[in-house]
Amino acid sequence: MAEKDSIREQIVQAAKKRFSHFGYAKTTMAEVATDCCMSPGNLYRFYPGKLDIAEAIATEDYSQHLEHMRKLAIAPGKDVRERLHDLLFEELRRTYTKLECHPRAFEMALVISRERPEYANWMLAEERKILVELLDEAERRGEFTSDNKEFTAEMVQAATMKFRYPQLWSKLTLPKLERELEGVIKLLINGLCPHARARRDAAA
Amino acid sequence: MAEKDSIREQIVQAAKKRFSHFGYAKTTMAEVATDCCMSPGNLYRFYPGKLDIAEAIATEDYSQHLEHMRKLAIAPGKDVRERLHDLLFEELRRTYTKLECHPRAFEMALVISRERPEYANWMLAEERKILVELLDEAERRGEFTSDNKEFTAEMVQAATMKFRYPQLWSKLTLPKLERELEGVIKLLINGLCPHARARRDAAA
DNA sequence: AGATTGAACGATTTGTTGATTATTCAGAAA
DNA sequence: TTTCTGAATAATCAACAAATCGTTCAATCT
Repeated sequence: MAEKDSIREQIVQAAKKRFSHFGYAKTTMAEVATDCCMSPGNLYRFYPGKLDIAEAIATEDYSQHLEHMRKLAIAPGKDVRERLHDLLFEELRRTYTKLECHPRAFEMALVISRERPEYANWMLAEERKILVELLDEAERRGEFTSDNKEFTAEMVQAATMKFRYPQLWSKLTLPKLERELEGVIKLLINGLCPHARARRDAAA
Repeated sequence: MAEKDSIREQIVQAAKKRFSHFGYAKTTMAEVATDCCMSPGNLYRFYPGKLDIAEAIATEDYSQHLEHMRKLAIAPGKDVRERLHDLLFEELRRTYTKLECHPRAFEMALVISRERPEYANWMLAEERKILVELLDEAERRGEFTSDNKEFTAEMVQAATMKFRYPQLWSKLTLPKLERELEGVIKLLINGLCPHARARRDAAA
């Protein structure tokens, strides 16, 4: 079984090299197989198909990103709102620069999001776990609270959709996107009418 | 000149019939010209090109929508926050059902947003005018206020991007989209931490 | 003169063919 | 038996030709 896992890893590494050099479409399973000194058919004992190899590569990469995000989420000496800010900005900057400088990564992102829409959902769910942690922390620290944290996290994600795959949705430059994200975060945190809400609370 | 305008309108009507029956791609300029009892070449004295006719159709339609929105925006006997809610929901429902039941409209939306990205910007800008009015009204009524209303309106639009062309961004059903929009609006209005803000204000 | 035409042009699309490629699986090797 | 191979298959893609279509403009009409 450990044997099997190491072969899976070898396949992923070989494919990663090919994909990033020549692109996903221009890489054939036969080539990956040759790189791994095996026949094309044998690849299918380790991965159900070509797309699954691409997914494995994406997952490896995204896991690193998630770890980085988790670090930001527990950064001590920072407001929860600051951490939320850092988290969302990190997400924007990472995907923007990745898709900008690596056309091959862009191609793979397109293919995966087209053929495997569930994958994007998985990513969102993983990130949402971090957001929920953050909301818990905010409650513990008395910064702010919400009745349904899972739902609130979902809404934060919905409101920041535009910044998740920036170049798929708009043609804004990174600075403009950052300016907008800054504004949206401020709005999300403070709301349009904190005064009215405060008054209502005071009246109650 | 009135003559010229009536011919322009005739062209738009003829094209609208063709586009909605057979689709934008499957309609030829020659057909539209024949419907208007003129030669293909003559069309170009009235519109610069095929896409511009499609734009004219879209604009006619969108103007109606804008008027409806303006009515909602000045609905008396309603909170500004209620009106904002109605506005954003109207936007979601209209585009969702339109794109859902009219594949031809979907096709045209795709073509225009691909070939004329500025057009989407124009629509956003028109709608933003209404939002700014609304924010002004909120200030007058003392419901809530913001220092830069144009910017705030932009941020509200950025945060509700996902609900503007629903089926382009996700495959969620209308009920799920409505549930999410409800949540996002609530978040936008109240913010994550109105309490903290209120406390800060009180302390100042 | 200005308005209109329709043939001509280049770009795009369509249809067709042949080659490539992902995937499978019967059988060979271990 | 279990692991692997590589030829067979069906689906997709690339390339080229033909046709179509948006657009232009010199010529024609009013």
